[in-house]
Amino acid sequence: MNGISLCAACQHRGLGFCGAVLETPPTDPRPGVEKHWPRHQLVRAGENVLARNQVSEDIFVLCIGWAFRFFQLANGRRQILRFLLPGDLFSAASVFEQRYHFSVKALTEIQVGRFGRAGVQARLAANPGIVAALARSCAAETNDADELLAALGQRSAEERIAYLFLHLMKRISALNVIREQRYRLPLRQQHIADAAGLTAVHVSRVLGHFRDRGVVELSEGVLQVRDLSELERIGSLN
Amino acid sequence: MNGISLCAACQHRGLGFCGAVLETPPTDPRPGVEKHWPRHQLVRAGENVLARNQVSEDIFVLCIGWAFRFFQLANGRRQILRFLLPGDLFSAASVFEQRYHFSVKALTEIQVGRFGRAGVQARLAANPGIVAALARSCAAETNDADELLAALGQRSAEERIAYLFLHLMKRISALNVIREQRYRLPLRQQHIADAAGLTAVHVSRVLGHFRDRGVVELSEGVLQVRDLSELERIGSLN
DNA sequence: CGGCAGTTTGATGTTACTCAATTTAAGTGG
DNA sequence: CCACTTAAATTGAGTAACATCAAACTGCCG
Repeated sequence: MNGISLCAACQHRGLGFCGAVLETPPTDPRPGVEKHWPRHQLVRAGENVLARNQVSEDIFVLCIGWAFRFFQLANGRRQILRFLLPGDLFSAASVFEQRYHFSVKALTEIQVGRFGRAGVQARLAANPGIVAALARSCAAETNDADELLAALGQRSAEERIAYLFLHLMKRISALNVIREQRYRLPLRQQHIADAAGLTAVHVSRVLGHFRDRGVVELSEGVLQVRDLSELERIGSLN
Repeated sequence: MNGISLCAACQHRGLGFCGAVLETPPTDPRPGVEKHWPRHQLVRAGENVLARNQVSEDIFVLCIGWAFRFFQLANGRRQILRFLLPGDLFSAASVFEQRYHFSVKALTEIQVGRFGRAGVQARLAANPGIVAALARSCAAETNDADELLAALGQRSAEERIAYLFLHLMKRISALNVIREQRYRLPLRQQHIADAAGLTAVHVSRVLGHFRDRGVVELSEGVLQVRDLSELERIGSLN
């Protein structure tokens, strides 16, 4: 396996088996999968991967790093629709739709895997694992979007931010082993604002309150949870 | 075809062919589909069809009438996540997930078609039409949810309500032939409030402004559009 | 040292919520 | 046809939450 660093992310979600970005494919791949290696692409933090309404023959999977999908509105504001974590499809619907209805921006430096749509569709029938992965992805997207809708529509600034933290903590925990009460969250306050439908100024104030009350603390990309049950009291949907 | 009234809704979206609720199945069904008739169920306006976290072996399709899926929150408020119109699957993910993550309530009297999940899954591989219908459904759900997220997160009360009207007008138009500038919208102001993340009182005020300014008028279940371009100026996402 | 991006803080403004009263419309039973 | 009831919509007054504007502060990097 020399010359190869595996892409654990793409591997474990069922779409296929990913090789490294910059390395050559393995000389001795496992039989049956050697034709399905995606192309990879490196994107720097802050750059756009995809623009709204863009047509692409590829299905995108985030392998390394964080990104988010969003709408840019005419009034200059933007809504972050979903944070993308390693292993996430940009969207389940993209397996069937060639037009992306959202934009995607890299939050950190990221590595993106690109599968040809035709190839994946061809493998769908024969490979129930892919279908299952897609179904999981679709269900997770819908569920998360619905929860965020409820948060934006019905809940206060504190509650939305607490919800957002809990949501991200849960998704991070599903990837890594949980590291006590510290989570790497590569977000600026502006990102929290754009996801929660608030201004960055107000996010700063709420985070200040959380810090003063010993609930959570976010600084230098690390979320430090001081009182989990309080955070859950504030942020859980019911 | 006597004794039978066809269910046009379920028919044209690709999941299968629906018979009537209360009538007997046809004595001479088209070959190859006779085993796929769903069971039907009549639900009165205001009644719940599904509860959050309910497990069901069935996939639900709305055949006649209006419904909505929603979250009931602990603080007594609710968020309407999506209005369901004739022909809509309750959710695309339900084809694979046996647990429903939302509640569904009938807005009018409705007729619901129920397909056994196992049967639909079995037909998936052989019938690309079903897969295509599912993919369309998934894409529409995701897209609509994302648009609503942007509306709730970034836009004013007027803009959200205008957006909601335009969104529903578009979906209604896709079903029926457009009937000039009048749309049947069986909504109370409370439903608009719950979908737009506002209070019913405030919805009443905004609708009053719309009426005074000659934009739109909603009364007795009919939306009368007086100035479409103004409504679009207010409510379109960009 | 200067510049820049991000955060914090204060003062003020606006939007939408809350509470409460009134009006309207649609039954229902006498 | 007329009380009476009930759900929905409207209106007003007061308030809370969040936005906006502007200034100061922090850490980082060239």
